[in-house]
Amino acid sequence: MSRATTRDGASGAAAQPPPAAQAAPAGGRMAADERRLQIVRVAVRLFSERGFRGTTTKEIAHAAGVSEAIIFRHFATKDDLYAAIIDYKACAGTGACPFAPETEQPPFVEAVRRPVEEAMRRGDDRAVFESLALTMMQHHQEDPEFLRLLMYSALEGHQLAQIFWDKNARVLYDFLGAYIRERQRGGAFRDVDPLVVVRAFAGAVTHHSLINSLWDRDPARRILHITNEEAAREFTKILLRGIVADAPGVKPARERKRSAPVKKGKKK
Amino acid sequence: MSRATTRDGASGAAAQPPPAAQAAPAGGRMAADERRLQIVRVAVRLFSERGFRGTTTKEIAHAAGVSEAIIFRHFATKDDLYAAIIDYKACAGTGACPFAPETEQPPFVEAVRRPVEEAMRRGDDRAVFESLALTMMQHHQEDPEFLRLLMYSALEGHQLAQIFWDKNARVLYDFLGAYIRERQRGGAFRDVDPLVVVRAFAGAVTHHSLINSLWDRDPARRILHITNEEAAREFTKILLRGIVADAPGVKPARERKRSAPVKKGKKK
DNA sequence: CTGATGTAAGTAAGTACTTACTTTTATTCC
DNA sequence: GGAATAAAAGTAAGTACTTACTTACATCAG
Repeated sequence: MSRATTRDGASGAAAQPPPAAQAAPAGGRMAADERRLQIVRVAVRLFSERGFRGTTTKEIAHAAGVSEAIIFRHFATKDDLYAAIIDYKACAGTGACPFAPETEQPPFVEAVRRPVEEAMRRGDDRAVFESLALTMMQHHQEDPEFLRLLMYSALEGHQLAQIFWDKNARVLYDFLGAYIRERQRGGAFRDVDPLVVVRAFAGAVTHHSLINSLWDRDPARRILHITNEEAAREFTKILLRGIVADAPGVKPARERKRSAPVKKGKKK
Repeated sequence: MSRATTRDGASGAAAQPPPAAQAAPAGGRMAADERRLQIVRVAVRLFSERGFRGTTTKEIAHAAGVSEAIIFRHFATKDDLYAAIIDYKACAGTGACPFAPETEQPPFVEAVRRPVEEAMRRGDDRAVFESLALTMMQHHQEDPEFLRLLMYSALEGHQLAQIFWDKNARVLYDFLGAYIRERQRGGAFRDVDPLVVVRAFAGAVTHHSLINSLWDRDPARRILHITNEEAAREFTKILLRGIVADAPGVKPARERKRSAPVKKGKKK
């Protein structure tokens, strides 16, 4: 394993030892910024896999293809590294990031925002919710680190959780809630607390992702086989029927008499 | 002699040293079963707070008011202790438990099941979903360890997660899904995949609990101030409107133009 | 040369788990 | 009843290893 000692003494020849087959090719010497960024990326992966407490600096160093001391040259403590991850995940792709090139994907809420705002402008409710759901689920699927990191940090009580929450969730509630409120004012949606609607919808979507990435990982054993597109469509259909205003003159559908007998014996 | 401990000289007198003021009153000597159970309870609390990896056997021992060696007398390894917790949480209250008196609350799905089945028998859809939601949320609120333990075990990849999943989630999907399917056959619900409905509803409810117990803990800062009862009622209202069959002869309510001001006296 | 990038080899404080021993308690035999 | 006894509940003080973090020293680019 590439192990370090490797005696470079073995002739200065470029014969690079295979670089540990890590995600990080790491090869040789790097500029500080590069190395720093690489370490952050590796750490994100490991923290998301095993949590902050569950990941050792040794593992991070090994996965990055450097010695442990390098980690501590770039980050004074393990907590510092975690803090750097916050910055990284919170600002990557926004251009405002001290490191992290723009090729990185934008943070959660920004990724979600664009298609949804476009649909809002058109007043297309179905598209608003469907694209929101779809973008969220795709994001979760493509970047499973995100959900795991989020859950770990919440459980471990790291402030990362709070920052994520304020930067992502609150923003979502604000701007989707505002849209719903507006549609209510326009008479399109019935009178429900918009925040309850957001919670119900975002809950269904997020929970779906969470289940697929944490519990029901094996697609073969999955309770619910469904593509992201189908899920987005169905969740949206249910929600929209659930919140559109009743057509004038038509009574609300609830409280119907149960014509259909529900036989009690049934399964068990 | 290591006797170290001192106090032998103190004659048989009961002069108990203050018992370390732990959550566990623990006081003095216990029968093996008692002690075992107490350790499990303490460990559940600590594991749910800091995860399996994040909790040391020393901490568990200290919190239980005994020395570390006692832990290892009752459980060969830390993993064994985790396994005991599985049994404990999976069977407490069912009577089938090797330890754990019946005073313990029943596991998740059993707690949820009773009121819901009763409502199913009456064919009262609203009560089915509302009591399901309410029971789930109350369970989450009263036993916050449950959710945390569940999340930690899923993230840490412990088999506890799989067992929980099979014993609770799958059962819920089966029996609520069956109910929905039956109501569809009776013409009460429209044609949606029942499992999608379960996921949407359970997702909204679970996510709500998860947020309240992990992120939005401070009620003052909470995005959504709402009692469990209100949440259950609102989620149910949205879902039911979303899945009831259209009244014959009435066109589906979706795709409406927004004209009607929504004021029709809201039901409630 | 100089300063940044790198490393091997520490250290002190944990970590899960053991060992060797003491104290309590329930049972037995008188 | 009450001593004798065996089993079980308890402990202090280890062991072997890992952890986050350091130190002293080498190497390379500009």
